[in-house]
Amino acid sequence: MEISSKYNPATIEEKWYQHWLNKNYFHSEPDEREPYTIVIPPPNVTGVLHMGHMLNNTIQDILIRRARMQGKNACWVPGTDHASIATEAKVVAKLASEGIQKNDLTREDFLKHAWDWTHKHGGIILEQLKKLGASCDWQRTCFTMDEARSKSVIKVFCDLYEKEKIYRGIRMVNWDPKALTAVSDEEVIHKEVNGKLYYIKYKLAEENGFAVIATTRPETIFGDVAVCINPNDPKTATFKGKKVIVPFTNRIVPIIEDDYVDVEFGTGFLKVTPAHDINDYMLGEKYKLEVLDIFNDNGTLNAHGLQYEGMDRFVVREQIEKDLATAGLLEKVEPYTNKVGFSERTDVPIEPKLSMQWFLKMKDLAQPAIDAVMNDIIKFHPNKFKNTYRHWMENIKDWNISRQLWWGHQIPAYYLPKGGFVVAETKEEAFEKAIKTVDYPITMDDLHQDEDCLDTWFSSWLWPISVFDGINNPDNKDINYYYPTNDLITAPEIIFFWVARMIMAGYEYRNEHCFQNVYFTGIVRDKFGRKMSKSLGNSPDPIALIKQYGADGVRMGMLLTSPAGNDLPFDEALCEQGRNFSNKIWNALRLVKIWNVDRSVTQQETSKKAIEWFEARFDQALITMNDHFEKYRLSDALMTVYKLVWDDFCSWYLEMIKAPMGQAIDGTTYDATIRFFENLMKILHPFMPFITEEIWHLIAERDQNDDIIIASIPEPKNSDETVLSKFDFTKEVINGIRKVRADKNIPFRDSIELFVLDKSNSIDDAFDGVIAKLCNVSNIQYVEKTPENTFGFIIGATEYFVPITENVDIEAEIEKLKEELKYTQGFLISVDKKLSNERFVNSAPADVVDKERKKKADAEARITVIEQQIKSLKN
RNA sequence: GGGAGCUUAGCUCAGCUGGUUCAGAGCACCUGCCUUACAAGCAGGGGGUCGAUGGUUCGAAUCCAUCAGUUCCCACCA
Repeated sequence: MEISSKYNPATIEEKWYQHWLNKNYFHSEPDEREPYTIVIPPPNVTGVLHMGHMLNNTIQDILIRRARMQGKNACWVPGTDHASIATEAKVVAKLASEGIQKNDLTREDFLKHAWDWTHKHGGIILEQLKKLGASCDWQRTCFTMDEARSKSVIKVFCDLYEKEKIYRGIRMVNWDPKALTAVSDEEVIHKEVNGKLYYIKYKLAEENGFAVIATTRPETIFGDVAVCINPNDPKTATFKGKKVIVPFTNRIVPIIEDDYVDVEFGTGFLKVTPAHDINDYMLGEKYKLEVLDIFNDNGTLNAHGLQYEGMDRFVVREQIEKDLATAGLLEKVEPYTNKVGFSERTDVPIEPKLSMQWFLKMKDLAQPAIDAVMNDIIKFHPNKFKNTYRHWMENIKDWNISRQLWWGHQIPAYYLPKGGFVVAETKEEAFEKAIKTVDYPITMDDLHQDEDCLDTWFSSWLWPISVFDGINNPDNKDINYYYPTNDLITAPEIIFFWVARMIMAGYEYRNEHCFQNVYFTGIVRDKFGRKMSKSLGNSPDPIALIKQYGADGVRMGMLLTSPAGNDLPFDEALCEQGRNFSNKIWNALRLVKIWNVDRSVTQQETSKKAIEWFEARFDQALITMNDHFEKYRLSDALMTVYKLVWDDFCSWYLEMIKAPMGQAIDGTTYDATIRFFENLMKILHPFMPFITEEIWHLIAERDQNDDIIIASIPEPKNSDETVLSKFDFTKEVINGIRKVRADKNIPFRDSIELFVLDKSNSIDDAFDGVIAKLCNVSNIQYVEKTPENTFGFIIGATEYFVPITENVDIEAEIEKLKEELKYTQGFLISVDKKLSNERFVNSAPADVVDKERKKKADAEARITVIEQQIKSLKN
């Protein structure tokens, strides 16, 4: 069969993915094997694949495939997230582009549009994951708003309400005036903005004079209900007990005293606006002040804003500056930088706003979740995130779980006609409860369900349980088998949104950890270190990359520079390296395929040695790789295999056993080579699934069900240290000869002789055949003294000589040797110094001292050899 | 304002509880090669006073302190 000289991924990838699907290899059912479970971080249902997904899912696939090959029952559950606020925003925008306002629609109509949108765009991202090679159990695909998941969410809400962990109340919340909903504290991003600090004069009510307050938000003066001073501030002491007039409103408000006011800041006067600032709100509570809400939900001023009614808060800010100045009430304006909260979703400044919301009490939920992570029942990789986690968990605040949105799980609270409400999983149950609560006649239609829906994370926090239906059906076969899951692969930015809350839900609903390891990936950046973003246009399309470099190439590119928790500076050159590697493997296959195998040929001694060595080397690398996996150092694990394949297998092993031109290879060597090749493909398969499967099938005849995806990954044996160190020495000799060839311009095709001067008789000639073959040496001779007309080098304490035709520059050689001698002598002195230091000999561990003694002996031997060579050159 | 991390070759990073087998890897770079698997390749090679200073120690990239630079997280100072 003719094999092309370049590896062509496209058709091969398509073919094998389909094959794996046909064979149902990705599907898992509980059985007697050990389970290995990962639940996917569900991407937004209408999203498309970006580089972050690419990295994240590559890692998950590697872990899943490896577990599968280790004989575990591997189950990777895929799914998507309804992404309440993001999806609703998209639908609203789409409707707006068609001239439809959300407010003009009923809830039902809007949801119909949203579902249409979801069906149209949903699931694209899962199809894209298939291109990457993701071996998800597609039969288990879940959606956070499908029937079972929705039911789970509602059930949990009711349960937590019954447990009195969920409550409803008016609180100061983070209001997003664009999305028109409250958001949680975690959805607020604080950014530094360059603003102004306005010094505004408030006239005293009963006498002449002013109190000058400093504020960054002059538009909120309409909500002022007091001015506050610090009782210990001499600057403002004369104002105690007085009253001031709020500009424009003519409202008279008191000057109150509280040591909350920082005497160092501004003028010492603080305007108190309980409706629009969390601190002011607390002052308001303390002093029983009125709350004047001056904003509409969309951030414009309401009737309290008088002539500014209907204007946007930022427009008012500019206008009022002018108007205050005109009225002579603006003392000065200073540039000022402060931190302002922005909505994560819409990127508009958050408006602190009092409103009625639902909250979940977190303190009790947090405790077992803190313990689990601090005691390493759940391990974080890298573990530096433990600190971050603990800090947040120990200061956890109640979670605002209600959103003023329609796309999501509607809160199962039903309001009664004359006030009050009941919470129940269905309207029917709610009605049952209602008739028991009220003493007046009601019908089902009198119940009015809460309009709000739940925070998206209120469904995702149940994900590891709900995908196995463990909420609705807590004792089912799946949940009992797959839970707790093994590894979670996610980004650090959602450690609080998601990871922490899943851990809490896990303890609340299963009384157990929800996963054992959390692998935090880094952020994928471009090669200049910038975050990838649509606006910068620096985010490559993963699917296009796959087309260009092959899925295996891209997977490898993603993994090459990404230790856990580190940002990944992505460069297409990495994919290129991945593609080159694919090609290298491909060509190794081509070599093996063109061999003629003749089972009557006797095995060469060099081949025998090569096999012995590679066996040891393979096990050594495998041990290293497994160690990396245990520590979740996947890039290092990949690099270990990469070097094993490229350097050890291709550059050394294959070169050693390669039959000379036109000759056949013996059966023993051939079989061993195929076995090695197979083992290499097995350990590489989790990283590069497609090419390894293809080669698996090209390299040998296979039975119907003999696919690499389900092959057993090799277990390391103890690798033979002796053969490894002998071979390392051999490599040095070969290197030495190659260097001489390069320096002296002796082409490889011209065979050479090699003389060995080994005074100590310490070297092993077992690998001489290898040296001869790889360096095109016709004859290796052991000699007693330096041969004539040769050029030499020293490895250890053995001298090697290659005959050369050109004259040796003896002076230059002597110079080089002298340099070498000087270095070695210096080294010997430092070792001697150590060994003659009694404190070293006494306090250092015995093996360290022994090592030093060995170094001393080696250095001395080497010095002798160098000196002799200098002497002989001089003669 | 509080906390955490990072600073080792041009780039990205390894170097665990101190001991020239720790000064490394991959890529990039330079030189020579189209050697019959592979130029998406082969062979060879040059790069770092391990951020700075001080300390502990027989010995420090490795421990401690201070400083500088940098990144991230948390936070209601108008």
